[in-house]
Amino acid sequence: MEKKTFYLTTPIYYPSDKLHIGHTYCTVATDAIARYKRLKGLDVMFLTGTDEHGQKIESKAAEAGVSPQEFVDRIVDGPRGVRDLWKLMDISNDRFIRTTDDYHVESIQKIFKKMYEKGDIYKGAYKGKYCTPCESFWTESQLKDGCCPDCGRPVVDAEEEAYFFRLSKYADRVRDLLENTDFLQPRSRVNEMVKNFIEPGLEDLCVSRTSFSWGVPVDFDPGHVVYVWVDALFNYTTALGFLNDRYHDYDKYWPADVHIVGKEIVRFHSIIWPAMLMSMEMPLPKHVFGHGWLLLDGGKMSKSKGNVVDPYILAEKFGVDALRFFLMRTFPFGSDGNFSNELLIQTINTDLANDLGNLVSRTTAMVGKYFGGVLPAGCGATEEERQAALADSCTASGEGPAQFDLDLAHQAAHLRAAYEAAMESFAPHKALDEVFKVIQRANKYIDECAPWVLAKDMAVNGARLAHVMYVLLETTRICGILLSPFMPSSCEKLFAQIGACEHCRTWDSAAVWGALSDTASVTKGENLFPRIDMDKALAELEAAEAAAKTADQPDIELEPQLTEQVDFDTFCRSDFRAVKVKACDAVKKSAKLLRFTLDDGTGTDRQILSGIHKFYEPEELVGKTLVAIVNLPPRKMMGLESNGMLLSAVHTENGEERLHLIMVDDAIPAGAKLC
RNA sequence: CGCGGAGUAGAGCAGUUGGUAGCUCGUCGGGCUCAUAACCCGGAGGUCGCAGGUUCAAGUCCUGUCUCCGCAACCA
Repeated sequence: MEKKTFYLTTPIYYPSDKLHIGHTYCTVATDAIARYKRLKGLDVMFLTGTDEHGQKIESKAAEAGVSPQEFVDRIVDGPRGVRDLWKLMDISNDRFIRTTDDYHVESIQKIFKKMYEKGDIYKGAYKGKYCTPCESFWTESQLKDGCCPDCGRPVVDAEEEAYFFRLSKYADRVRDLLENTDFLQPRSRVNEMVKNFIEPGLEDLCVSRTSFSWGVPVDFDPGHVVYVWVDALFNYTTALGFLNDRYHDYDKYWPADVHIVGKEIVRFHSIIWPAMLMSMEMPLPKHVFGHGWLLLDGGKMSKSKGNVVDPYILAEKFGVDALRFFLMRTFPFGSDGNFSNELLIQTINTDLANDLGNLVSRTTAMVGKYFGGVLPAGCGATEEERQAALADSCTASGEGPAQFDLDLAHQAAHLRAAYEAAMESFAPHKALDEVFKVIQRANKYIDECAPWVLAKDMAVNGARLAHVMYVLLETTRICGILLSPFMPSSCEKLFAQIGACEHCRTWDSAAVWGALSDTASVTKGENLFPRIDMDKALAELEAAEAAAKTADQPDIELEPQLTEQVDFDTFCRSDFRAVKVKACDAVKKSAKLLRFTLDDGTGTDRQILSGIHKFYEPEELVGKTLVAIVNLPPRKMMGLESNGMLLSAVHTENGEERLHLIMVDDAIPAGAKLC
């Protein structure tokens, strides 16, 4: 009989920079689910990979002075690159796709052509704001203060020839999919998608670019490359051999059972992706799950804030399994969570060291101490316990030592069901919570049974003591099985210590009370999870992070100089003046904007808005003499008019953006022309 | 009125379909000594942002309001 299949994916990550803890979170979660499904006996296909095309990589490579291919090769295959990270984190992906792989490119071209021939992709004109020096198109909302977000210069209206996908054609079907099925999870994301994107009306999507070349070329129209999301989303099918000869299991695994994605790309996976599959007349994936973000200090992790967390440092310091466990245990999978080193250490100490590690340690130590590592035959599960394990509710009542046994046996044997329910609804944090309830129960059981008291008179209590030990080992075994998708190598060690053989590490055996041999050989091995000294570890982490930060980031980064020349006349038409700050205040409801009231020498106040609140407090600028260009066309921001622009010097320092307003000698009168 | 999320013990968080407010850390007291100074028991500490409403019953549903955060074409 064919095994049931399960196909799941992570997003393919964009290797424009090193991956951080957020990517790790997503991949570890997917890995845990994949391992869980394998444990249950399914034929699992687990795919991850990298999305390597696009303008950003093209320009990053240019900055680094290498070809785009060399650039991505280094981040993906290089030391401490993407593959290394997944290897370190014990990720069990069956396949790894790079969108620059030949077979993928070939498939994408066929897919694009097919949709074109069907009429779902058509040629039209893309209208937008164009920055001539940067050769890039921007939308209204991308503009920074009305100018190019990259270089800060003004943009012009322009249009270019481009291909469009008839997204609008599929709007109704997509809406139905979102609202009336459990396709998108968690459910709260549905409203977000419908309200934000479907209700305002789905416009056709521009799916080709001519402004850069690092992408899959449209083979029937030179100069166009395929829009990265078309390129990227179909990876889930090309990696199975869809329209290529590299692999041959598309029929076996498609449609995917679930795409695990971050909440910021839910939109692409829940609207654009199904629409394109509808166009291709392919089956839709069964689920898309949008997980939350790891936040730092309540805010988003980002390069510019300089607060990204490096998974390498954490895994090396605390252990891969401890990190994997922490990520899955601490944060509700569907919503955001606040990451901190303190929380990480605390979780490791409480759950892994004090509860689980210590339980294994005290149990194996006692079996060693009282029985030389092997329990006497016949101390195994009792008939009463086996029945309690099968019963719906715990029948244990009244007093007496046997009640403790029955209670724990019942809980341990029923753990699998609760765990399974949580895992099936993509709630690994709940699954782990269930496991730890039982671990805590087991620690309490030791106190209840007080084995050290029994050990005082082995002649009388030897049999009872042996059985107590067996109950503990058996509970540990069951917990170990269910924890193994999260902490594969630690659970191996755990099984070795309690003497669990192959057939009592299976999914089936996790619901059976009494699977472990009563004469299994038990050894107290190394501590599974050593306790961590919080203060010491925090200090070391800080040092390691600081070292890593300065090692791979140049102290000072500067914008490359422009090679394009500007003629003298053009330069002269820009009117730069010295201006004095009469008043300055923060614009309400804006994080960035400051409003300046300036004396420009004309006698009338000039108002200029500038997005520099991050760098200056308004009161410190009053009275300063600054430089402004005064003949820019007026522009409204947040409802206020800005007449001109203040000049600043910008650079990047240790990965952080720095800005200094140009302040000149206060002896210069307001309105003095600069030339 | 762009969209969405969040406001629950000192801190950090859980709380499915409405039915006596939980967890971790911290704190106070007790127990135990098998164990990784770990484990077990108990106490103190919350008008569940605010104001209304529905209900026998609301943290949980509805309305209004305040504050914080994220998103608004590509950072999981």
